Amino acid sequence: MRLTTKGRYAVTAVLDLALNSHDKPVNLSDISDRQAISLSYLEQLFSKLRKNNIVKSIRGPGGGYLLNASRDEISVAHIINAVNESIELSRCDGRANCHDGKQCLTHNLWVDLSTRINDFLDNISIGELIKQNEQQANDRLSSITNTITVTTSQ
Amino acid sequence: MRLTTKGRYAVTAVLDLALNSHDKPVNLSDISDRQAISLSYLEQLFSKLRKNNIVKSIRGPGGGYLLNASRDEISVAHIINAVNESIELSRCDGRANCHDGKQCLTHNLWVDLSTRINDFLDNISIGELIKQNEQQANDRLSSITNTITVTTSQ
DNA sequence: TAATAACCAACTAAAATAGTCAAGTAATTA
DNA sequence: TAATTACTTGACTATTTTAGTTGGTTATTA
Repeated sequence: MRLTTKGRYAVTAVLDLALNSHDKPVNLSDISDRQAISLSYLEQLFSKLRKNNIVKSIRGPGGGYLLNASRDEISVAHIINAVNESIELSRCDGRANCHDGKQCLTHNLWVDLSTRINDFLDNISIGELIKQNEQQANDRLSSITNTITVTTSQ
Repeated sequence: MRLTTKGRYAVTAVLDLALNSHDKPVNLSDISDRQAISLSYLEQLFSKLRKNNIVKSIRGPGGGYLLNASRDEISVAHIINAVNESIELSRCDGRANCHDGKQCLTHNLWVDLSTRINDFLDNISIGELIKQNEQQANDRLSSITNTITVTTSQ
């Protein structure tokens, strides 16, 4: 599990897609304009997202991309792993490269941690992210409304 | 919060330090040998770790590095943030670069996620990581022992 | 068939990662 | 105090990844 700007671009783009597709395909030019990510870089990212069944494509005029599952079924971990598809070889995989017990030990500790981070991000769906964000926006709004109410009632 | 091989090197090195320092300083050459990380790269990493008060150094013969706090007080997030010390500018910080409401929206969603990841890693101390790993090792050991017991009792 | 938008591949510039080298400084021990 | 050990610092380099560019092709729809 790696967490870099590349993953952030991908998560941002999928969030944009989820927010702007109302059951209609969203084309990459629009995402490119809204999120200020170059079209060709988006093409590279969406090629991987499509191969990993996170989005599906429709060609031709009026075409674009659609989520290939519900918002709640697409996890942040899924998106990030899709675009970072490199073999992510841990330096000591089982037997090779393992000079002594000590190296294996910290290697295992790192793998444990990596698994925990992956599990954590696998439990955050983009639907949940959006829902939580809307909730926070509502909270802020109602706290402003309350303030106004108190002020005017005095 | 970025999660790259650089951070992994740093966490691995601090774990090695925690495991091999029995209240005595550990020198970087030894960590370099055990973890197969180049000495000068370790020097760069530990320079940042020291400036962030994660480790302290003792010079001269028999010198090296010590943890600057207890195992349970040093979090994984702390280590990773120390070595990734770059300004990590988010593209749209508050007002600037924000073309329209949509960009701000996905930006906020990303910031939310980033905060959640940071909180998560801030709650994992290297002491906890090591303890959990020892526990798992014991579990595996006792399950083997149990198997042997069952087998021999038949 | 003309416009649109996905798909593809090779290439390049810039940045980050990983490592090297060399000349220091500080602390300890003999 | 001289020699040793080990950390400190900075400049430099190679490699990899990131991000973007160019120039196409294929499929679809109006």
